[in-house]
Amino acid sequence: MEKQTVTIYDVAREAAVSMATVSRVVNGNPNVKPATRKKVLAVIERLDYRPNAVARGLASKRSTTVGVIIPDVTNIYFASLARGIDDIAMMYKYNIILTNSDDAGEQEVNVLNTLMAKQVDGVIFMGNHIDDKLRAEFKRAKAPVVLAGTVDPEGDTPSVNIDYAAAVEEAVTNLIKRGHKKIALALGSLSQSINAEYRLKGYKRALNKAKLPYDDSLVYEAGYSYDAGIKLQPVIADSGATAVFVGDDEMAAGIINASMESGIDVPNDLEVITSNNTIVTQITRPAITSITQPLYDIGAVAMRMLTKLMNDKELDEKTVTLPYGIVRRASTKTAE
Amino acid sequence: MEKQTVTIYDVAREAAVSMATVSRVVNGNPNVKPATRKKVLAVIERLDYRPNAVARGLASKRSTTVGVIIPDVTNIYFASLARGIDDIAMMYKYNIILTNSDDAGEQEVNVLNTLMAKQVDGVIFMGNHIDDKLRAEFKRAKAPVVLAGTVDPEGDTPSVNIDYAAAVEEAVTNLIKRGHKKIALALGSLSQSINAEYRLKGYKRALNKAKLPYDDSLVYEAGYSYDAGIKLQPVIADSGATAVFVGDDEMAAGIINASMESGIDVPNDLEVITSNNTIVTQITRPAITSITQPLYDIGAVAMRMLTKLMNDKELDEKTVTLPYGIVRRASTKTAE
DNA sequence: ATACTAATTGAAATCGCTTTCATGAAAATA
DNA sequence: TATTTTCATGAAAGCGATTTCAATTAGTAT
Repeated sequence: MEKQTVTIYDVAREAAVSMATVSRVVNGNPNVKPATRKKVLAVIERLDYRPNAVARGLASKRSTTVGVIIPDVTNIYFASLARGIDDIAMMYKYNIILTNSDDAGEQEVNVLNTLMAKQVDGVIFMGNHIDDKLRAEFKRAKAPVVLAGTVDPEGDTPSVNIDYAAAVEEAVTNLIKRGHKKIALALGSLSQSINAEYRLKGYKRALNKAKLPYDDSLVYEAGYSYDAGIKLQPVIADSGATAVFVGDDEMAAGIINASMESGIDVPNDLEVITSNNTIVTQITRPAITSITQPLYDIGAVAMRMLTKLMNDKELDEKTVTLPYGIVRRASTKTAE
Repeated sequence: MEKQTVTIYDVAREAAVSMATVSRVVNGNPNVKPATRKKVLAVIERLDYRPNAVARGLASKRSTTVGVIIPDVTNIYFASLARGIDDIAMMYKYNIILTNSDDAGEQEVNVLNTLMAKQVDGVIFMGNHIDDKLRAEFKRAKAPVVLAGTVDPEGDTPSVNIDYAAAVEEAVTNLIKRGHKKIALALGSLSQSINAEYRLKGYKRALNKAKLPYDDSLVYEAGYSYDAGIKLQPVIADSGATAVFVGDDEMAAGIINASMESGIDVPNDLEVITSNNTIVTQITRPAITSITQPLYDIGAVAMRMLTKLMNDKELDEKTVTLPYGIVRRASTKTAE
């Protein structure tokens, strides 16, 4: 015995009005006499009628659903953005179709296409790199796309980020001011533009301004993980670096733990600054000085922009840059 | 200039066949002459036709979308389950509508209803507590529901979990064997059945078997957070407990850091065991002994069950219990 | 009362696809 | 060759809403 669904037609019949009228009251259309509205609402209540969103989507060509492409939900950085996205989406009565892409180009194109097939009204994309293929798909898509926490140097896709280059520059400059000459930079893959185009540039700018030489043997491409940090630590130690800027908190935790355990004191022998201010930065000992990013807000603002685009409104600015900060913890020494 | 969408009708016309035939080739129906199939596929390719999933959903009454209700994506425990869910869903060509519920009963009912309105083919629910209202909605729903990492003592809703009671019992028994007489239990709210019905029971069973008295002043209801752990630590210290079982890794990290900083050595003065084996357990110093749960698999198995239910198949077992383990780290002493 | 405008309603087309059923063609059996 | 079966295909009826447009009713101003 399949559960019977009640349709708009049933309501219309019971209320002795047309489907059109029922549709109007359901959608809050003001052109309905109060008495009629009341009558219809009563029937809706009685029959426990719930509009079928799929039918509605087909007829109205709006699904009130947005697609969200995320590298990996278990990555706290992206998950935080996703939370901001969902909250705002909910506020605007949208739902989120969330798909993991594993940062794999092909997969990203695939999921984008299935999202479009599902007639999402818009897409929020998070990822570490955007190649031409993907950029082309964004253009081709009939629904608007907004990047959250994701840079595209070619950038005509709207996006929300912090100024990664400036943040790194400031962090590294702080280190330089404390007398460090050899500062390591531990990042993920340099094929990702956030690293190659922004963080590395910020690092170089800081060195330049201080007239310090750039030495690419101090720049490490590792994975973004705790274990990668542990593996990287001896390499950093051998390099003679006395400070390191790290692109990922767990990696930084790995570097710190491995350092402390091999007798290298943080911050006295090695100062460490990391990037995302996740809970990890508070848990390690010493706790880690970090760039702070308004993660939730990045997602929230991206979703707000998307709602504008979905309603064919103009964006005030296509590329929004939110403010970052730096929170000082025990992995760095206090300024002298 | 709105981008023009090409429909099944366009393909039919161009290929000089009927919509029905196009539909058949798109859906891999074998009743199509190979020559015809080829011709249609060529047109599909040429026109870059993409079936509209909404229309398809309306006609077929299957949306190939499942709803996922999660307390908070930024909670690594639930996010891990979600990852397992999404991977299996993708494998079966389903998409995931993900919504945060904040564990709030009213919100949970709401999102469940909007999910049903969107005609999801099934729902996976994660949460800390299931009340009568919610249970009633599950029954009422015409799509099947499966619980992942979520217990329902009343339980006729299919679910996937580990045996929380047994896990806690084993962990606490280990502590008892090492001579502890006063063992604290730090949990989240006791109004959540996973705590009240399972963890607490496992704790009591362990005490009982060892003929140790149960002292409810050793049972703490705190929040699940790092800060809650920090706040709770002095209370535990005052209680005279020499060991503690903790229900959340971040809370455990808080307890450990606060202890170490107030001169209470872990594990010599206080042994700590926690519940979820997240990355946090490796990062703290000492690292934390933990129950291990196959988080990804809990999600994956739940999704597999759901696919069966969505295809009207029978479940081999309604209540699946996956194996847990205990990984020993430095926050506990080695057995004597 | 009469004419005219505004407010309410309903009929019917549409959205893009799936699916049943009928039909003609081709293959198999007698 | 005649008769069944089996295959391929198309026509058309939905699926459950929205939305346009015309019709009806009510309200207001002469």
